[in-house]
Amino acid sequence: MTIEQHITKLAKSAVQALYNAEVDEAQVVLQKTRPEFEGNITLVVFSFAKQARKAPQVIASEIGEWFMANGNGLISKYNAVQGFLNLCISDSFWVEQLEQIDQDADYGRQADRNQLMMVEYSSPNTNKPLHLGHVRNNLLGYSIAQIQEANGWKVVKTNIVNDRGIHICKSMLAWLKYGNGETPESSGKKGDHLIGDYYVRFDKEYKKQISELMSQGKDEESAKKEAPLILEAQEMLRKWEANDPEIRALWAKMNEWVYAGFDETYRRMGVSFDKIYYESNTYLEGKSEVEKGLANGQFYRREDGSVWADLTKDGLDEKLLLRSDGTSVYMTQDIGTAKLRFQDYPIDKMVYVVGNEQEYHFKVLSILLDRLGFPFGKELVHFSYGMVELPNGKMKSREGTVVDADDLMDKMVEDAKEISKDKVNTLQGVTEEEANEIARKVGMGALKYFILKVDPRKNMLFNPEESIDFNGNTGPFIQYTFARIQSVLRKAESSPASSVSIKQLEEKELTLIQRLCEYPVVVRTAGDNFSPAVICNYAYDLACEFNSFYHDLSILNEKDEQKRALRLLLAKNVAKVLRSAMGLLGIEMPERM
RNA sequence: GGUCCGGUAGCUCAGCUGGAUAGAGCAACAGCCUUCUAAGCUGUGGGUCUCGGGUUCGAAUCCCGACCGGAUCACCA
Repeated sequence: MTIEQHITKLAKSAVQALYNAEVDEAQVVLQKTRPEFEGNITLVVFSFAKQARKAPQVIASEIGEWFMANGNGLISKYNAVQGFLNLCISDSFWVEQLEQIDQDADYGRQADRNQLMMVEYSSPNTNKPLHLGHVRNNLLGYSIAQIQEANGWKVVKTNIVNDRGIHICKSMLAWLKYGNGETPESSGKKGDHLIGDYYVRFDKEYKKQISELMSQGKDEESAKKEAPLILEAQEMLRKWEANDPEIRALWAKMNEWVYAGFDETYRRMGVSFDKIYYESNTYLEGKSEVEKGLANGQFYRREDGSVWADLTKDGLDEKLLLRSDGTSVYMTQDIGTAKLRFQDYPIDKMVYVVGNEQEYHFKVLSILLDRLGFPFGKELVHFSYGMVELPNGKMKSREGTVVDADDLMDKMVEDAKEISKDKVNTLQGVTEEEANEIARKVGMGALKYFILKVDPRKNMLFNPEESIDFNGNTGPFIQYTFARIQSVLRKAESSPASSVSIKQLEEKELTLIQRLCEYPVVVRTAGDNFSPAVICNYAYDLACEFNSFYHDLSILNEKDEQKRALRLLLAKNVAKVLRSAMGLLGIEMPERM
C-alpha cells in the first residue's frame, strides 16, 4: 500500500470517528507539504468542513490528534495551519519503502493487463529525408510505446511507409529529367537526401512553368493544373497504378535508396518497429473496401467517376475517397492499412502518432471505418502532437527551410564531444572509442530530452541559431547525475546492503525516498496522458534533489556505517529509477561522463 | 466564416482532475572545487499567470465573453 492509500484510509476513519460522517475518497485531498512547513504529506481538510460543522483549523487539529492516537506510529508529528494538516511520516516507514524499492527490479512497471496496443508512428513519405518535425514524431512515438509497455500493455510499434503517390512520382520524374543517372554511390549522398534533392528540383521547375504560363495570361489556378510537369507526374502515377514495368522498376530502385537512408537515421535515433506496412501493399485493400462501401450504399459516385462519402450528418463535409481517374488518396490507403492491421493482430487499442494538422483526417477516418463495419473505428486514438516551429514560422521541405534530422544529430554529438574535452579528469583512461560512445549518448540525450520535455500537445520552438543546452534542465544534467552515482558505486567496492537500521533520516534523504516512492504513479500518469513530458519533469526533480543531497552529505566518507549503508542504497536506487525513467524516453545513460 | 488548440518572468518551458506566498532552466549578477565527477551546488534581481465577467471558503487551474497567435475545413499527404 502506498503512503497516500494509508492516509486516505486513516482520514476516512478519523472523520467517521470524530464527526460521525461518511466521506468518499475524492474528498480526501492529499498533497506534498510545501517546503516552508514541517511535514511530508498534507491533508487538506476544507472539504470536510460542511459535514464536520467546524472551522477548518479545528478540524485539522482534531484529525491530527486522532492520527497520533490511532495511526499505529505511521505519523510521528503533525501541525495544523488553517485547513492544512501537515503530517510527518515516521522515518522507519520511509526506510522500509526504500528497502522495498530496492527489492523490485522492475520498480515502476505496472502489472500486465494482457491487452494489445498498436502504436503507429514515423510514417514517412519516401520523397525526402527526415527533418526535425519527424524527429519529434519518432521520439514521441517510441517513448509512448515504452511508456505504455511499462503500464502493462503489450505494444506493437508500427510504421506505415507512404511509398507511393504523387509525391514520389515528382521526385522520380525530376530524377529522370535532370538526374543523369545519379545514384547514392556516384554522388556520395545518402539515398533519402538524394531523392529529396530531386523533390525540391521538381518544385523549382514546376514553379518556373507556372509563372511562365501565368505570364502568358493564365490565372494561377489553371496554370498549376496545366503545367506540363504536373501532368507528367500525374500520368506517371496512373502508369504506376497500372503496373507499368518500367515505372515500377524505377520506383523500386529509388525507394530502396530512401529506405537505406531512413534505416540509418532510425538507427541513430534509436527507434525501431515491430511491423512495417507499405502503402503500396495496402492501398488496393483500401480501394476494395471503398468499392464495398459503394456497393452497399455507404458512399456514392459522381458523374466524373470520383467516389465520395457524405459526412454532413456527422457535422463534417463530403470527403473524396477515389479520384475521377480511379487513383486512390491518403484516406483510401489508411482504410486499407487499418483493415490489414486488425487482420494481423488482436488489437485492443490503435494509436496513431500524427501531427495535430491531421486532426480532421482522423476524425473522418474514425467515422469511415465505423461505417464500413469495423468495430475498432470509433475507438481509434489520434495522439495529436504540436508542430515544431522555427523563429520565422513553420518548416517547409519544398522551400528548404527545414532542420535536417541527420545534420542535427551530427551537430549534437559534435557539441557533446567538444564539451567533454574539458573533462580530462573524469574521462582520463577512457579510450577514444568509449569517448565517442559517451558523446553519442550525451548528444542524443540532450536532443531527445529537449524535444520530449515539452507537453506533446503544444507547438514548440526550435531556434537553429541557439545550440541546445547541456546545462540546467537537460538530458545531460540527468545523465551526469547518473554517472556521478555510478562513480560512487564503483568506489564503494562492495555492493550496498539491502537492509539498514536507521533511527533518524536527514531531511534530504527523506525527500529523496519520498520522490522515489512517486515513480509508479508518475509512470501511470504519463501513460494515461500519453505524455513523456511527465517523465521528464519527474526525472529532473529527482536528479535535482539527488545533486543537492550529494552536495550536502557525504556517502563514502560517512563514518557511521548504517548511515553510509543507507546513503549507498539510496544512491543505487536513485540511479535505478533515473535509468528506468530515461529508458522510457529512449535516452541511454553513460556510466561516466 | 465554422471547428479545434494555445496565450504563465527578457527567452524556452513546468504547474491546469481548484488549495498555503505561481516554479525551473537559459540569460544577468554574487559566492562555492587540496575531501565521493563544478555538465554540479548556493544566493540576488526578474510576474497585472492576455483582458473582462462568473462559480467558491479558495481560481494560473473550472464556466462564459472578448483580444492575440496557430492548425484545419483539397481530385495534397
